[in-house]
Amino acid sequence: MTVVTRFAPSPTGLLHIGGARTALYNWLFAKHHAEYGTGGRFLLRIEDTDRKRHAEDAVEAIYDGLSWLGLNWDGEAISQFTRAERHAEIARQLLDEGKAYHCYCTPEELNEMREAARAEGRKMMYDGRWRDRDPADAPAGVDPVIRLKAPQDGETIIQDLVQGEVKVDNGQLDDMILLRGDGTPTYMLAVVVDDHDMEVSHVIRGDDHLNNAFRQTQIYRGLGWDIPAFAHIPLIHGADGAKMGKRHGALGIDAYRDQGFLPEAICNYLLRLGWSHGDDEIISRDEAVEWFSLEAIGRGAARFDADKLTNLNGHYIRQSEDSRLVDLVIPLLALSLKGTLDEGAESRLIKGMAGLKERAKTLPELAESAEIYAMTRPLRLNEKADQLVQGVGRDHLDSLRGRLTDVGDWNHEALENAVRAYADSADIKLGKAAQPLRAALTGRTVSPSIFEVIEILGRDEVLGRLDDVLKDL
RNA sequence: GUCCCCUUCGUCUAGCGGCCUAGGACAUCGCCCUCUCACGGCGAAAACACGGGUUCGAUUCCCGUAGGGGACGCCA
Repeated sequence: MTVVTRFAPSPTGLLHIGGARTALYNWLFAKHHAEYGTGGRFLLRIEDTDRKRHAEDAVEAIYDGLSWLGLNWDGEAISQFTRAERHAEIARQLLDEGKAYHCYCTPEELNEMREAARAEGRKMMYDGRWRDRDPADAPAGVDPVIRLKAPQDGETIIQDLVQGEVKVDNGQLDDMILLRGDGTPTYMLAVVVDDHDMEVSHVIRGDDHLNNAFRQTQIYRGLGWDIPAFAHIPLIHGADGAKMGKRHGALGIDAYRDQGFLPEAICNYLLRLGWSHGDDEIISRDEAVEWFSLEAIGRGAARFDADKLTNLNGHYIRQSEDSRLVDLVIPLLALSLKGTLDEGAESRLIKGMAGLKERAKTLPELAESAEIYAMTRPLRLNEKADQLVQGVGRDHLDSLRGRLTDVGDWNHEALENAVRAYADSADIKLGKAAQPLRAALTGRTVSPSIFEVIEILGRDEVLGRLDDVLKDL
């Protein structure tokens, strides 16, 4: 039997971090079974039953976010809204079979029921007043809703692949609305019908849906359909332990992209947030597909930890192809340098990326450090760098300029030897010579190996930058 | 309020009755490497929420308590 999973976001906002993890787990589970089992498919369904809450750009954000993360879905994304007629048909079928009924309650009546329940400290639910009432009593001018005639005794049990066996007293569940007064389906009906029609075998979603699983189970039973396997994964909380709400870093996935995180870092982080494979931390996409299983998902909610994500991001940056990083960094440089990239910038970036990426944890950080290869002369030195080229620093630079001019083979070994020779002759530590050089050539006190920088910058640029500084003083 | 779920270092977690003087990772703090900063290496500090059981033996199983979270819409 082939495994079919689905990611079913509602297009109300953006694809946030929790949704991304849910999508990732669904994708991995399907892929795992496609490659190591008897087949697997990952589907995408937009839950836009309520047109009021449908936003086209939100749908685009979901597509973009999933694509960026590399979570491709099989076939076309399905819009739940387009299936409304099918949903209504099922509701009517249930009605005909006597498993559902018309309810003519007004919103006001429902509100009273809720208030009363609250006052008595009971769970707020519909009292079933139209369940067995004669349809002839129907008031005129009220469009009835269709409610499920849910079982009133016994209990409903679900076997959750993450949470284990979970049961609830049927007395705790009321007769839910299947079809609204205007004939449109509710979420509860739509998910069941769609999951069934799409042949979804495993429903993997946030455990805020755990309670819904009971009600959906009742609908499946009423219809006589097979119930899919459920796997309710714990929610992700903010760093302060509170729910990841709009106020708590529930940023869209695009915000993480803008902050300079790589998709593979985010996926690796999200994978480990709530799932584990022994002590493994760095897990490639292929390993994830091979190892992923529902049993290894933790049951407690996890807090989002930006530090760990950042650390992982640094790892993936170091591992990235230099050319990819150059492509990612150039637009950022164009922005920070206001469009004035030095003409040799790109080729220097390619040569220098290996040394640069070793030191960055995010793309903006990488771009900032890469400025040293893209800036046009004369450089503006920051405060600390400026201090280094004053006084004795300046004297060393003066001498160093001559030493560098004499270097024949312009490569970092030869350059380092020249500077070391100078330091020896001046009886100073290498750092006393290297730091002023770094300051003058990069405008800052931190950079990759200064000899590597000198080599990449090239003789003309180096002597030019040195002269800029020496002339200024 | 009612129902459901959860509970190992600050954080993510390993652990599926004895291998645990509880392991790893991030973060923190030392030291080393060193032209700066990173990387890397070595080391330190840091946890089984509490109380009862079950058992020869509980971090692991059961029951309470406390704490946290979620759900209670003609939203999804």
